[in-house]
Amino acid sequence: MLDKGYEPRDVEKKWFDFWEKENLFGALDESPKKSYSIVIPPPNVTGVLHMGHALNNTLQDILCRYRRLRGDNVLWMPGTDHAGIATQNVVEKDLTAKGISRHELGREKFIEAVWEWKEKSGSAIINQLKSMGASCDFRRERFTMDEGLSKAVREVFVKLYKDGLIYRANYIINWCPRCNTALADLEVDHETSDGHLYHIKYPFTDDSGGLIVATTRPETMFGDTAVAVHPDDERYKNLSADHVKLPLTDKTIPIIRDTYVETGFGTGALKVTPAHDPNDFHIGERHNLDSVKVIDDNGIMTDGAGKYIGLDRFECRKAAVKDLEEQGLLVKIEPHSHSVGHCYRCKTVVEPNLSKQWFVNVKPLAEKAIKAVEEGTTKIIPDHWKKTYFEWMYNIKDWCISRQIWWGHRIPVWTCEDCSDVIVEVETPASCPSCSGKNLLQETDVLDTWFSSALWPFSTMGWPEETKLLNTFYPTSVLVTGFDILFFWVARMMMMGIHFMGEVPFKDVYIHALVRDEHGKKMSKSKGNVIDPLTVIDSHGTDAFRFTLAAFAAQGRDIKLSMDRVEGYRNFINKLWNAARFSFMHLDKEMTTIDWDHISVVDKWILSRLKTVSQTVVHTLEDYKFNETAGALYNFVWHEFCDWYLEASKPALYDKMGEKQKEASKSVLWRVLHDTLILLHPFVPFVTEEIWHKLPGSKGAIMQAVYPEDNDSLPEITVDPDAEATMNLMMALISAIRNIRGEMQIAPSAMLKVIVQSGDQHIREKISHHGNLIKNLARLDAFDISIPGKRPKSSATAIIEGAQIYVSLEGVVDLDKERTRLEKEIGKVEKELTGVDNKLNNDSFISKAPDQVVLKVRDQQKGLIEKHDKLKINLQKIMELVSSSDET
RNA sequence: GGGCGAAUAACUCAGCUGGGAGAGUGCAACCCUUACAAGGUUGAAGUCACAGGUUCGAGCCCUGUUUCGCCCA
Repeated sequence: MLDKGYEPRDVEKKWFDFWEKENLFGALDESPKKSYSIVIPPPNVTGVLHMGHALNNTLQDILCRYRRLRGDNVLWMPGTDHAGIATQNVVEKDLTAKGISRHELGREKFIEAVWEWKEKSGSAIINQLKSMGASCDFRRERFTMDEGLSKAVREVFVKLYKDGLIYRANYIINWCPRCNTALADLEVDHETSDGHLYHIKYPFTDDSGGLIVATTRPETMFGDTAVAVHPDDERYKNLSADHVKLPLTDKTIPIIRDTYVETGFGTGALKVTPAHDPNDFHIGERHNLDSVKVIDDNGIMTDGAGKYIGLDRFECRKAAVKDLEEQGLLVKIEPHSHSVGHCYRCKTVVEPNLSKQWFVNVKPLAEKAIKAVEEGTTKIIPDHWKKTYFEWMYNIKDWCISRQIWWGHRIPVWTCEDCSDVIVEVETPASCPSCSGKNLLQETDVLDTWFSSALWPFSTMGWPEETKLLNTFYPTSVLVTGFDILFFWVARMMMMGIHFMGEVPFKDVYIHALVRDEHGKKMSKSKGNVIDPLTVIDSHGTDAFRFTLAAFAAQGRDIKLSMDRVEGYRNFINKLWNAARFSFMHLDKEMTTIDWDHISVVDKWILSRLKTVSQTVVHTLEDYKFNETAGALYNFVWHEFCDWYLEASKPALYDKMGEKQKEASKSVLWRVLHDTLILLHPFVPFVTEEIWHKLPGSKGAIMQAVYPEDNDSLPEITVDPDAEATMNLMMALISAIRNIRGEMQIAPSAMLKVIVQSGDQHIREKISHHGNLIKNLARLDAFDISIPGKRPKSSATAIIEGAQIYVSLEGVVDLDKERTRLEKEIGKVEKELTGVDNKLNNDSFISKAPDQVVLKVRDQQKGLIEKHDKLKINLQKIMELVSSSDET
């Protein structure tokens, strides 16, 4: 006998250890079975499990477990990425706490320290995935800094370089003065902030006036090498001056004309700082302007800023503004809200900076990646994300891949100190191929972490070796991820996969929602609204949590997670548990055959419903409609299996219907529980595994079971419309009686007497055949079915399709209540009837609506009129009784 | 500024190619009925954001408006 309530804690660890020990997550390098593969979106090695991971991995796990049950050879490849900047920051912080700086330690020692940190703390997130029940092939776990993956990175770099798709250039890039590295455009978060627009006068060289420029960043003025106006701007068309003095310096700079200038912004005169603004940089290129760097890599003013040297860039802004004001050159300051770039890792304000960096020319790669999605070789689901993908791909800019940090893949480029030759090779060269010199200096920069993540679908499978694994599992079946890394990762994997493997990296990309708090706010530490998945697991169990996530995962909608819902699904797990507990009171052996001759209509009905839900699971899951699958299973288990089937089959199971029917019902119960567990397993792996092992006759782990739809060794179940129709009639009848009981406030313990009348012989036969079912579920001590005739004197009535129900009220209830109840019912019917009548009185509806629709509405009308008339008669009878009882 | 999405019961959300508004939670009433009070039975509750339009018929399609969220610049 199972415990009264389900206790996840006792169960979860046991089964996870068992699965791993038995290697049930293991993929075969080669197999005659169909291949199914997913590569995990590698979490940062510094990461801890958050809601996004929980959702992402639950969905992947559902797919993988489902495909295993369908008999596929499944590879779910786990791993982490080395998160260059983030990890370096974490380790650097540790060191700072000990009073050591990274630079004191030196590059090699520092990298050793990072590896040490990784060995110690880097597996945290993988262990947390295990607590989610993730069935990854953990023996194959990969890390982007692994030897094999690093080799892949070098191969790719060298190949792209030799293909002319990687180049080095002096270019304006985003620089984080805190992390001390370049960032890709994507790694900059733009936030709108309230700043100021400073109007500054740049005097003409002859002091005959000047140009007023408007800027949000006065501290960059020392790097100005021109002032630009629009060539068509009437205000400046007839300027005699061609130079202005640069305030606070002794420089003069030219006035240039460029159509980039927005005449409506500020004064229409733009200070041009090519070294510290991307747009100005391009203007500078067009006009051959000098670029003067006035802010260094730490955000400190350089000697280019004259006396402001050594000031922090924001301090310098204050100082410069003050000085301008004193000199009467500050015309005005306006409040101005504008977008400011921040480092996505540390939130420091990014400094656009001129710098020599490595870039990937992505346009040629993007073209093929666009085509693959256009042609449907890779499908993006839900479909509307395609637009976003295309939008970005069509406007793609070159990708800055070099980072001035230490933790990462060092760029495989060497310079010969003797002959200045540049060597780009996979293997570290021993000497210069041109001059045989031994003095080779390796490039100090490392590559963007996303550069290695872009190779993930094939580098994890052993590329550049031609492995069996690649052969079996590439391209992968689906990528499951959030939209926040659509550009960072998905798009780049597409480009690299196509370029290096000649095939797309995945057939489907399923983009899921973001998990938010119950008010729809993004969870963040600073808001303090973070729900820790481990807390949820701890309080309600992994299965309940997983089921909640799946039930919420409607396509194209964010998930607002509330603990109330998790609690609801925890109750669902408990319900399942207790249904099993009840079943095991009656099941003592495996029952793989069904005695079709002795099963009841209830048995037939539940088998039919089982077949339907099983098909629904297949269809919805294969369309990634996780919420629909979860909903269908929930409804089946709770409202069909538990509410109706188990209740209805009790008499048979408690041996009140004879031995044959008892055995037949037991076999159906066994089968339904058996199949239901399998259907549920991908969603709630732990509880189903636990129950499975207690199910008489079950073999091995449920993980290894055969899916109901594929199991030839069990009798075939089909949808049975007759059984469903009969049960629908029974359920309607029983519900109608229960409704009377409820509304009339008759105690559940009171046994009722009921008479049903029907003019339809089939209905009479059906009802009379299942009298015991009705008596049992509606709690009746007397039940009779007859043709319409004399109605019982004092009774409450209900009308269902094809039959009238009379519940004897003698000694049970007062008639006033019944009168109110009937009046309410009549009101409802009349309202519906008006709607239907209006339609049918409309000529254009009759002539233009499809025949079947008109027919349906006519049927409705007929039914409603019948119901209405009967209710009216019943009401009249009650009124008579009321008045007669008043008299006495 | 450009783009995407959302608005349906008190709350959180489903709702398919247009054809009788649904679920879960919460609420109310009655119940410890031999799996489950983490339960059972029953019930109340919606101007489908607003305004137009198309249609015999609109939560759904079209146009506009409002509010909110997100992405990109």
